[in-house]
Amino acid sequence: MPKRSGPNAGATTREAVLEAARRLFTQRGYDGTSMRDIAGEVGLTNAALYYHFPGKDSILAALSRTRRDELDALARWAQAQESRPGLLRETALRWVDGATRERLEGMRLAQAILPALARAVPDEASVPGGFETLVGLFTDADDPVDRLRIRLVFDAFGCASQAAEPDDDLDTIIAAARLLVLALTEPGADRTS
Amino acid sequence: MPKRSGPNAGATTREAVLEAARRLFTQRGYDGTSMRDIAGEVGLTNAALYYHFPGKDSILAALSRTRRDELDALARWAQAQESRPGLLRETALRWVDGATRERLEGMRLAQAILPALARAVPDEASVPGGFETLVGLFTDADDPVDRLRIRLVFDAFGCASQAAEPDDDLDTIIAAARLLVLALTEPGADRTS
DNA sequence: GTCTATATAGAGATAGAC
DNA sequence: GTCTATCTCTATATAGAC
Repeated sequence: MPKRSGPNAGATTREAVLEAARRLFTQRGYDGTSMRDIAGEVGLTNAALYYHFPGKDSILAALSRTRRDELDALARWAQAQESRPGLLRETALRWVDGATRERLEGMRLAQAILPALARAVPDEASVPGGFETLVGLFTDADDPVDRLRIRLVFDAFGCASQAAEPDDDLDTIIAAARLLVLALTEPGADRTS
Repeated sequence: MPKRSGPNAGATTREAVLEAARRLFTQRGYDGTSMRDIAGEVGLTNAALYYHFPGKDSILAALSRTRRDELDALARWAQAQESRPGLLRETALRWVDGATRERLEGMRLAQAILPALARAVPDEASVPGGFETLVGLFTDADDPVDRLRIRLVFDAFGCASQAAEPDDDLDTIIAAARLLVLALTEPGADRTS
């Protein structure tokens, strides 16, 4: 067991690989990052990666699972609430305020590698797919603009992280995402919940 | 001169290549699309592409130039206006309402290939870089949250197009982007212009 | 302008020693 | 668990005929 020192102290090799892959995928894209790049980052050769993962796509799949699970949990929570005015805003703020550095990084990853993700992890692990359930709880199918508004509310953190400058910190992004949620769920506009 | 029929009637070979590349890059990503893929789409072999473009990256560069030019024009327009209340909203709506199918497709392209774009077209042709000038006109450097708010206002069309479902049409996306601009530039929040 | 054929490089992945 | 060595495939790009 190769215990590491530095920022990754206490991490298993597998975790170190995932962390390095996440960072490289975000910067250079999925196809722009080779197995050798990832291996070099954690001080291994590319062959060693195949002991921990069956292939490159399974590294991507492992990375995209976490946030999808969080989204599903949020959807279950919302479903368990009884319908009431302001529930949309409440649910969205729950998502925004619970944002962590990891989720921010996961968000950026998802944006950087969207086509590769669609190719390698067909649908169930994708973020747009994850929002589907939530959106369905708060709007009907017949008003596309309102439907898109709801999608924007839940995607507020993603929009803010995409529009942010590289040196904006997490708190700034959360604050801007809150602004966005509040602005888009003014009592007047919030017709369906 | 190989005049074509069908949807690309009247287009030069060069234009047909660009159109095919844009579509494929958006769907499969930059690295996920080979020169052979593009060539096949327009009924050529990959070698023929090198008569029209010096290399794959120059196809990408040509694709990303158009929208950057539009953004620069908008920035010049805003700069020529005298400062007045509501100018931010006015400028952003100008951008949103002028959206065309082409710009929507360009937006989707930019989102699909962000890392490849950063790699191949260093900075000046990138969209985030294009917003920089505009953002500077409407906010100071010392309030990061307000700065990000302004960025979101100008990125409203991009956010809406990203959050949209694949079958949402242009009008739906424009309408949602307008909602976003209006919500984020309420007279109360619009402190700097 | 477009073709066929090919040079060259790099990718993901596997075999087998240690 | 990790290494070295290598297989195989596919990519971009070029050379030269037509």
